Amino acid sequence: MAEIKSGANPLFLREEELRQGLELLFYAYRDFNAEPDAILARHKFGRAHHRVIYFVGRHPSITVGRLLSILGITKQSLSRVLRQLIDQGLITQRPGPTDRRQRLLELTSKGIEMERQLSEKQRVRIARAYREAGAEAVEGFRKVLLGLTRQEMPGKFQPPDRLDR
Amino acid sequence: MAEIKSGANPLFLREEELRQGLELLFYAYRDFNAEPDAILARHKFGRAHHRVIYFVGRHPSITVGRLLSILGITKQSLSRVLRQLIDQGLITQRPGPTDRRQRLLELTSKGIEMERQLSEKQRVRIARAYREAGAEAVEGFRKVLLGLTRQEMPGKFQPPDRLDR
DNA sequence: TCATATATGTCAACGCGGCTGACATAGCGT
DNA sequence: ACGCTATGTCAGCCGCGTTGACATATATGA
Repeated sequence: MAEIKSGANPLFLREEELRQGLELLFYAYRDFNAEPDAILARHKFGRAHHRVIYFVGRHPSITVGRLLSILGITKQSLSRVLRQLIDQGLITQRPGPTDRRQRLLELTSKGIEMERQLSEKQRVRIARAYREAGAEAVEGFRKVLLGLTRQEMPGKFQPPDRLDR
Repeated sequence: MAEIKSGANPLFLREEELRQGLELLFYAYRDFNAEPDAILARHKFGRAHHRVIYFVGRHPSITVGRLLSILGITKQSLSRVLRQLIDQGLITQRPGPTDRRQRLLELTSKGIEMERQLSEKQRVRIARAYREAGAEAVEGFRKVLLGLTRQEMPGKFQPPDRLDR
């Protein structure tokens, strides 16, 4: 990386621009999760529970395996929070109709209520940001975020896709 | 929350749009940190180290207190990783010139090198996303992210700002 | 039908990085 | 001289990732 040359150095400007993006993402993500965190804490839950609740709500009848690959964690990690959510009556399991090894996950009404409380804060926040920024900005927001998500060089550094993940 | 009504329900569309934003942010943040995580792991470091290195690099001669408030963690948490970074020779401390209680933090050349390695991956990723999305989209991206960061109702639910944070 | 593969669960142990609480020390400012 | 501030440190707790090993039920193909 070149030294930071004084004055109007286009490389410097570019660097600055990128760093801004970096930080913006950091702060936004942090603040974005602050409110749900507070609610979760009151129920003795954490972010992991939030994510599970969210994705089960979003994809009713999702299988454990599919949920695992969405979350990108190991089954042991998922198991812990899932167990708690089931025990507390927020999520139910039922065997898959065609493949009975599968456990299809659903939110109970209690789970739905929790999901609503949690994501409401975030939806309000996003809605406000969208409204203030305008439709065109929203389009840009989505485009850039999409570009940030992994679509790496296929195969190159891909880990060998462990069985339990 | 109303049932999902079939067909062209504007509420449903809006809801869907917001959820997309939610998820986009989740995936982007996750993938965005994947590469640095791998590098860090090789050095027995974690994300916490990354953040410290990053912000010290970004704000040379930053004080511990300022760093704490940027990171939004407790001094005990910071202390742990900061100690490691100092012991490994990535960061140095020196007393503040006017207020000698302060410890001003700097990256060593080794720290600078590490910072470069870590953020390079992310800069490349952001740069690519920016390039692909176009300048206008970048503007929108920034606008929305800025809107997402905290500027809550002042005083309302503000926690009493503990001393050690 | 039998063997193997798959979907899921569970036990145990470990590591990182948050947290609280308590206490210590050096230096600043009145 | 005193109290406030900046920082450090010790001890313990917890959430939530990880690996490794093993168990069970079911599906599926030779």
